[in-house]
Amino acid sequence: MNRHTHRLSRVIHEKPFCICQAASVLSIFHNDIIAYVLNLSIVLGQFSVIFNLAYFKNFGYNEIIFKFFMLKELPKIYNPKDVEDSIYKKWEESGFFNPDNLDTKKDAKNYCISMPPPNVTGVLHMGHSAMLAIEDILTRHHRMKGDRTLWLPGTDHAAIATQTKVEKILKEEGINRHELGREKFLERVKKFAQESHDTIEGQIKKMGSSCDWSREAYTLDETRTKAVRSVFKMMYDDGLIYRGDRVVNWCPRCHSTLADDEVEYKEQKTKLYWIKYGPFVLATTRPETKLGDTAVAVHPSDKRYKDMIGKKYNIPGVLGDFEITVVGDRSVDSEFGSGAIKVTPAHSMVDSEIAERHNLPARKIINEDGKMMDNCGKYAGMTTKEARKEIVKDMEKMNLIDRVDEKYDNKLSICYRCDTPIEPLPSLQWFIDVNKKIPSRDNKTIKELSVEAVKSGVFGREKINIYPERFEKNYFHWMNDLKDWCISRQILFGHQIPVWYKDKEDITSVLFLRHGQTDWNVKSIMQGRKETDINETGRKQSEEKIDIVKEFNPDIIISSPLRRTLDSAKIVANDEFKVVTDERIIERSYGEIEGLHVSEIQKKFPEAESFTREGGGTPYLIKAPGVETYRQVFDRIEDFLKDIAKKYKGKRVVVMSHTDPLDMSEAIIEGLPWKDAIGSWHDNGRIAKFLIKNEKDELVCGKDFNNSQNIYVGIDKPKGKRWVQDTDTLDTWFSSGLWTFSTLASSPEQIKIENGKLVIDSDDFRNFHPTNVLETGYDILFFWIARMIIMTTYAIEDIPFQDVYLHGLVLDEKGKKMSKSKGNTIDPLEMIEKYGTDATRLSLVIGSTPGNDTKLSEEKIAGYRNFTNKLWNISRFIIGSRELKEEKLDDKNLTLADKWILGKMKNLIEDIDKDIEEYKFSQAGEKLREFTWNDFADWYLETSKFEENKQEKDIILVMILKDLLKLWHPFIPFVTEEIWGQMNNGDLLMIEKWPDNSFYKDIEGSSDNEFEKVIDIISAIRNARAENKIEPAKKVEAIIYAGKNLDLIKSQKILIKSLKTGIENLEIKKSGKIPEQAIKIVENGAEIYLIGAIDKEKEKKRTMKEIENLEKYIKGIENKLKNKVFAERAPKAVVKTEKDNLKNSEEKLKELKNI
RNA sequence: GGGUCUGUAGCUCAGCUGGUUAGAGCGCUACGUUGACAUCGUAGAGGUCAGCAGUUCGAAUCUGCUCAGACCCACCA
Repeated sequence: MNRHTHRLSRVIHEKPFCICQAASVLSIFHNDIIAYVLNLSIVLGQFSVIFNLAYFKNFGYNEIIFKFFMLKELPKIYNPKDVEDSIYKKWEESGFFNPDNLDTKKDAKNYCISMPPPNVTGVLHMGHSAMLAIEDILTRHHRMKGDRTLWLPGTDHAAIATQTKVEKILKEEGINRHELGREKFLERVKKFAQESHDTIEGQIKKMGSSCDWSREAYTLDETRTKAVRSVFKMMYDDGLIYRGDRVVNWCPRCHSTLADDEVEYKEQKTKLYWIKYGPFVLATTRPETKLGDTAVAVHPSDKRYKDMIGKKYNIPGVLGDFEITVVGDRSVDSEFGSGAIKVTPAHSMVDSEIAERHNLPARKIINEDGKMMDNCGKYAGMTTKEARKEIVKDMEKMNLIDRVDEKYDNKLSICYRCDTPIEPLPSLQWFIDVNKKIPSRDNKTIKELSVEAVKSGVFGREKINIYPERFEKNYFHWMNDLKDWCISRQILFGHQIPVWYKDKEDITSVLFLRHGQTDWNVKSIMQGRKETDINETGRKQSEEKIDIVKEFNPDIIISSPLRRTLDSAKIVANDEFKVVTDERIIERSYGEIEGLHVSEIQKKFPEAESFTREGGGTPYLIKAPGVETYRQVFDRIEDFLKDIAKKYKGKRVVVMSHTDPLDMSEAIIEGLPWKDAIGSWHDNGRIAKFLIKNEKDELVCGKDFNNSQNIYVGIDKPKGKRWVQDTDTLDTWFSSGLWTFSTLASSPEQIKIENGKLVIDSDDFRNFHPTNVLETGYDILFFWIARMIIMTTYAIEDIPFQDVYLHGLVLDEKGKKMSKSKGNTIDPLEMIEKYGTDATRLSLVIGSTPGNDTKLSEEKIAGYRNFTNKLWNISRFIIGSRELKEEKLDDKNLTLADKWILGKMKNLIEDIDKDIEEYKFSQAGEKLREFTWNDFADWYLETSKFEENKQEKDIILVMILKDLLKLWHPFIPFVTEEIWGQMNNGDLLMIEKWPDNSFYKDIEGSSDNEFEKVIDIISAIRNARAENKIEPAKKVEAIIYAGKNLDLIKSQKILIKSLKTGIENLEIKKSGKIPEQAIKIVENGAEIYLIGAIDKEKEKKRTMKEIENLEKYIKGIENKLKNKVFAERAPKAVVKTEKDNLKNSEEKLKELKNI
């Protein structure tokens, strides 16, 4: 190519018209060749070729002119929008995000960061951007340093958050999740998660993140699932995971448990009720929980109540008297309120702990919907809020309220996802025991392991460092207070708990269902054995049960022989299951009442007996002429159930029947007298298990699922039929706790359990784990970082990362949290669009310190946009006016300014390296900015316009620019890469080697440089001109009496004259006569006189002020030096510098006064 | 109640283990478009380092207290 270029350029030079004519006549030139010739012609200044080519090839002149400027110069203003996407594409296509493709040395260090996986719930915010910017800086820096560098990206399924989001979307569409059914709903969630993931991935790329997409992970993918299940199994086998019926934080809206730290508190004013409570008066904010009280607790040493401890009292309540025990418990504060508290073990965390200590019974009164349960009489079915209102009303009537504090400060616990008030209630859940000693881990608890990892180090690793260090204290605090971690969630989206249940062999499971509605039902007409058909609604009701039946997977469906039940049974069977009939589950016989409206019964048969439940509702017919009694129904149902328990031993049966028989089956299931079960049937399907005891042949209802089931915990579904997986899912932090190591496996096969320890059998794991640094916001220190340490130290007996770097939160300009509802969000994408990614990154990195919140404003981003443009123009100047050559520098021809900038550069490289290593990104950024703008652009670049050693200047300018681009690259990857490309450097800047400062070190005289003095002198002259209002355009004459700096100043004559000092004639002498009518400046021992155009008054004022300042300063030093103790005790170096300062100042003062 | 942090120029913040005439950016004021850049240049004004006391030859920096603010944890019966 070179040879051709050479020849072509000669032809263009010598015979330009030949080229043009060849082009016109033969038309053989390919467009590419035209462009090439054009380019060459421009460089050679052969404009005739350009214009002729344009003519012959029908290029418009505009296009030619455009091309001309494009080729010769870069655009005046850097436009990030035009280049960022294509640069990212170039990086990505290069493959160098993947460490396997990097040309690293064999003994290169490994460096790895796991990206904190953003939730797949929506879009990127500034917090993510800050995280990505910082991690990208670290990644790019290490990559350029030659490390085998991996930044591993991924996303988090964020169970509750994602499900909540999809529910919201569905709600807007008017769909209910329960209508949709489990499978279809999950499909929707997955679709949403996928879309959301794609959006987020695009946004991560927009930020310029150089992460390795080929290794991307998802907390819910196959490989991560294997890890989750393996660790669950290990923990279960080690007895760390247990299932317990305990009071948990329950969100009635999410219908799920929450971990302790997922509960948030909201300040609110509430009423505090002082209620009369037998012999006590005590305060409560929740009077409705009185229905669940079983005790009163007082402090054991409280004199007022001491004698009452252990006694039982009858307390009057809205549903009649009830009995409580008085217990003494240290948790009670006798100073607060009346010093006595009511204990509701089922609906308060603290109370349940008290109850546990004193073995108190619990009475559950609030259900999973946050509503009062059936045992609450007339309050049943009300929400807690409604019930509170009613109960308070009733208590007032009964004179049970002593007084009410109207505006009591209270903190309401709410769900961190949906702000719904939390309802503590007892529930069967899975927990991780944090205080159990693990024999295979040196008998340590996971708590102890996690504390040790940060305190002193574990498994032969150094301690984990948290930056800023103060968060280590918070960490220990939290870890020491940690309670058992509830890991099961009642939501659909997430890792289903890897536990399978199977009924024991002699168990029969029965699913009870009621037929669909008929018209008679709607009209409240007594409907017994008379054949009627289900209506449209009835059909739908049955169709909704298809999924339930399918999941239950029955061996047979037994239906009452009536048409309405049989039809319903056929619908739910959905052609998949066999349907048979059985006379014993037929509806009650209503005899003469059949076909009557409910209200007509009493009229026609006054002797009829009916029964109404407490709290009201429809009366139930007990006895009437010719009507089958409940007792009779009970008996035939019991007979039926005994029969199928025998006949279908170990099988599953669906029973399709009617209200009254189902009520009786409820009585049998619950072991209640028949009367108590009347009206108890809720038409939502109910599963019961029956066991025939061999010796007595008794029908036993299996309410206790645990004893009736086999349990299996493992990775995969166990072999054999009938195993049903736990429908609960795991807390999302369980899977994210495994993030650092689970992401280093590329397939499920690489994850194994060996000797009670998790093994990741992959090169990535061996190379990159523990990861080097975990970088994230301090707000998830406990949520996530602590859990990663817990899970990793336990599962693989190692630490997840060596360092933790915590950044602050990104707040708005007023210091408020950004939130959509407040409308104060700054959208990163919008800022990128407007100011470019680089500017956005800088605004997040510079001016923020680790662990401290940062205020961000659009102006700040615009400010850094100005900087990227400045860098662009610096480069534009060098590229456009200098020969881009890399040659050896001849030290002999270097000016003072050259050596000065080279010395500065040497220090800069050292500083930046160190700052990044120490996570001082802001400091590094500021130093770079300072050097680039002030030293390099404002001073050095200016000298290059006037100093005459062009050869050396070219070399230095290009060299420094290149190294500067490298230093800047981790911070502002796009603009640096673009400039790098414009300089015709072959490879990507991204993989260039990090600058080596040994070159700069070798330049003699680059340190201890006196150029600063020249800067001072020039600034002083400019200052004097400005102060004296000398117009910039006006030239002045100047004389400098340089004294001992004669040589220095003489050598810098050209700069002193040229750098915006407006000096026409400059005379430099050692000393001389003071000129008339001149401004006098004293700087660095030199006297400078500007002749002509003086405002005497102003000049005098200026001098006086300077003298004044100086005298003050001198006096200060003198006092200090006079002090004997100072001279004695201060280090010699300090004393010496003070003495030097004094001497210099005194000299200057003398000169100033000498006018 | 327990804990952590912050208070430095009008604004946003640097200032590490005590030694600077206390810095930067933005903003402000004045002047300026000579070919890299007005997304720019030159120059300037602006601070009792929250307050008080102590340690020290010397404190923005270390200690104690006070005031103001932020956040985290626990509890609020």
